[in-house]
Amino acid sequence: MRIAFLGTPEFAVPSLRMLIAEGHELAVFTQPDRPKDRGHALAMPAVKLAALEAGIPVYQFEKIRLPEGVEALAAFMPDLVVTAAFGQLLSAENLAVPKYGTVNVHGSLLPKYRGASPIQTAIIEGEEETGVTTMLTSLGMDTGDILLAAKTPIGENETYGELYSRLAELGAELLKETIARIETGTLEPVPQDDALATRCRPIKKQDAEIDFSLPSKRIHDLVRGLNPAPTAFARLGEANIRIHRTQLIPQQEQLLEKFASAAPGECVIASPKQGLIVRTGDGFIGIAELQFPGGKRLEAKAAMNGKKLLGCRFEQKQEV
RNA sequence: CGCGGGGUGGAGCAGCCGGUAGCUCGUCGGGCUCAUAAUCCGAAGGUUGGAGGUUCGAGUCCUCCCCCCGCAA
Repeated sequence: MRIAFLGTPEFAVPSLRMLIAEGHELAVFTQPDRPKDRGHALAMPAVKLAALEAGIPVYQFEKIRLPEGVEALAAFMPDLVVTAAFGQLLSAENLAVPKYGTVNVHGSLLPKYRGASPIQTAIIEGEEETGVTTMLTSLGMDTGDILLAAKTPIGENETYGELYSRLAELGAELLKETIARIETGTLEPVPQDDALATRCRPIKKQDAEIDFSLPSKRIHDLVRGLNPAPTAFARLGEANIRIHRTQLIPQQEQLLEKFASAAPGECVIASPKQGLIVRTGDGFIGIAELQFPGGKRLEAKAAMNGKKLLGCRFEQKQEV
């Protein structure tokens, strides 16, 4: 098939690679190169790198829904358009181009977690299961009819980054099956049940601040849902301490007895041998990996060699 | 040339107004112990990111370079 692939970050790469391996005739549309990190170097989207590697033509538009983009898409005369974490809205003109329609690969079990951050949000919300869904793209935000879905459990300590990779792979497999069944005409699009739909918004900086007055589990879910990026943090005086990994503590009886009066956010244990343990709303949580301003990420035990945090208390989160 | 922080024994840090480097952990040896992640005694280990400069003398001041980190995007 002639397939136009619209995608941008790593999440879309396994799907693109799959399409390449399947021998489809491809054109890639992705976001423009953007200035990244310090300095001013332009960085190519992951999908562009993968496409160039395979010698596939790449088109980059600020907005593919504008006439220039629509024209370029139409000029390729695709049978099918596939989108995966593209990051741009499509117009009715875009959707009218391919005869088999436009298929999107989404990182959640729709209709749950429509929107920009389905993978992070599923973890942060404490979900024990998630998955990927392929759907027909419509003009709404992830509201199109569902084609296929694949479920997967979320590990207790699984991070956003880990789940992201797994879902990207799972998405590629599901897309493969989806396309095969489109070709054979054995798919029946099922409308989403809007009553069950939930929406997730892009993660904002304030979402990443830890509120130690919450239960330990909620904090743990937030931290792993934001790892490796944008990373949860807590304020200690003027400094923002980034918290990369936390650890739930099974037996808390002794701690409770000893530090019952500690306030949420207080470091009740902070030593090179025992690591860092902080009081939370319903108990205690271990900080396994953290990062001070200007420094690299560190195992908490290593960090405790030079910093004396015992008795220090993380600031109360300021509600905005 | 977007803004800022930092590079000191294996790790994390200290070192004020310049006088050849200190702490915690780890490592190694030994003690205690049924045993130990616990504890005690002792030891090894650093051309202080690199190159110049100022100085009687620089980790500490100046210049340039390299690398790391955060913000912004």
